[in-house]
Amino acid sequence: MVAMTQEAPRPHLESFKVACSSCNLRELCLPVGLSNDSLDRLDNMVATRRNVSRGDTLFRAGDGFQSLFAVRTGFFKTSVSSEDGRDQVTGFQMAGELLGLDGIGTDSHTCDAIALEDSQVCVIPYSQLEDLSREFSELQRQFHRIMSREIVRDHGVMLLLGSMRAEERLAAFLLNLTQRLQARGFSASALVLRMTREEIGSYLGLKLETVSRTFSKFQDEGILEVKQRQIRILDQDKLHNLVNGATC
Amino acid sequence: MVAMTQEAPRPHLESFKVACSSCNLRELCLPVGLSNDSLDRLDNMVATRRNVSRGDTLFRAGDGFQSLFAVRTGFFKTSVSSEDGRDQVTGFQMAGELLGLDGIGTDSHTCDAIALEDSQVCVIPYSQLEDLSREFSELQRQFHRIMSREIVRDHGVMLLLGSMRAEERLAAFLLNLTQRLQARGFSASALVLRMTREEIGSYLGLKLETVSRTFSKFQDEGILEVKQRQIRILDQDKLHNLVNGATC
DNA sequence: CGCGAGCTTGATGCCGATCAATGCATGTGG
DNA sequence: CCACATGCATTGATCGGCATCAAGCTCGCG
Repeated sequence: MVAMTQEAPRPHLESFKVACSSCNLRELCLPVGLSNDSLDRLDNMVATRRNVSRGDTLFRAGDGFQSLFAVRTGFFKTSVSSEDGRDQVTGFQMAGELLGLDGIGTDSHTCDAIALEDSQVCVIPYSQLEDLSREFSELQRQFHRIMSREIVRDHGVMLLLGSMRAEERLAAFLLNLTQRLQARGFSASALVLRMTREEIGSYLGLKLETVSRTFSKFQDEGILEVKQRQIRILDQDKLHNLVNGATC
Repeated sequence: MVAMTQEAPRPHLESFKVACSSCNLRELCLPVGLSNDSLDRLDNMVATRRNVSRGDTLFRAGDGFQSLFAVRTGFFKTSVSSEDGRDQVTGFQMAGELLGLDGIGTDSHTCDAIALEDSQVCVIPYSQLEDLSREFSELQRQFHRIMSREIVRDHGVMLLLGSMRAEERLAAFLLNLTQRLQARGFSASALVLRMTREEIGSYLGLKLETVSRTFSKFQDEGILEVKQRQIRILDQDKLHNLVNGATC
């Protein structure tokens, strides 16, 4: 796949149906490693898609849980909030990533999922997924992997929030984003942020002003070129050094 | 079950075998909600136990993943570390809680699990758990619930690390601990910490001095009685107010 | 008894929060 | 098409919470 910069959001029609087996995300999404047989069954299960406009919520904390959602196109954030109103962005999800795993434990969602651009998700009815993954061990295994990796990802965020300084947090965030974009065929050095400074700050445990200042600092140091939400990475090594050899 | 304060750690013999079906943790652990039939099969699967002395590691980041572990007695911490040596405690696990879920995603563990007191764990061979949970949907469901709840718990920690101040973090930590101890029949107001100030600090994203100062502050304010690791909660309401109505 | 790990407490400094003003891009209605 | 509103981003000045550095203290244990 040729590297390209991110496209502008496009509206998607419900009727424009794409089977998992022919979806260009099948190597990133739930179908990874499935045989043709189980892939066919998955195709039948994932029968409906849902369009979510920019700013709309896919689900909200407290909503009943029935389905998982796989991002087909677009971009989401998830956030939890405390009783006194503070909220924390817990993740950003792009094409091929799963939303809704939080709902399994209590049969109701515990976070909000909001589209940051016009998006389309595949609806995966959870009870059917349970049934199917009892039948196909590959599917079971892949599903467990996805949940486990989500736990590992969360641990990484905890490390970031618990022990990194502002510059390191932002560097780690940018590297993580570009890595995931690259896996989807986008450029490793140019990206368009789909979220505000405030949302980045919430995710990283920083205030929006600090995020903005840190972007400016990175620009002054020749690490980035920052034009609003257009980011170009000029010196990836320096970014890496910030995250790791942070003692220097 | 009568409320009691926590007992001192005791050594456990490998041979002292307890079946899941007659384990006093079955209402907190993997067997929750299982029928007799599947419970019997689980008993066969969880054939071995393992003693882990205080300070020893149950598994380490990078170790190959084969089994999950259920804490039978004792107390553990898990921690991840970044390449430059900083590490972050990601959780504390007590009786009935599962360890090792992080290993499923990549077939190797991504964190260290260390016993904070002499402990015993039940070894749950993962491939057998997969097989069995394809057979028994209740087991499958319970396992998925446990993973999902771990994700939700992690989100809660992210909220704590991202947006709470030191006092709120420590209050939330204490309330969470007592709640879990209470579910195991211990007192809701008296507890013995099994971890150092430094480990608490690592978990909460604070330095040990800050943890210590905050304990002292709570004591001055009549919220706690603190004698080294012996904690008595004198005013639970004030603790709750710290976590929630944090604006005051 | 004396050692050492862990805990407490104090003095000081820094990073990021807060408050505030301005700039910039997009969109809308007159 | 301009004037204005609005949402988001940038930048500066100041403040405060927690980290850092440093010194004793406590308690369990060889």
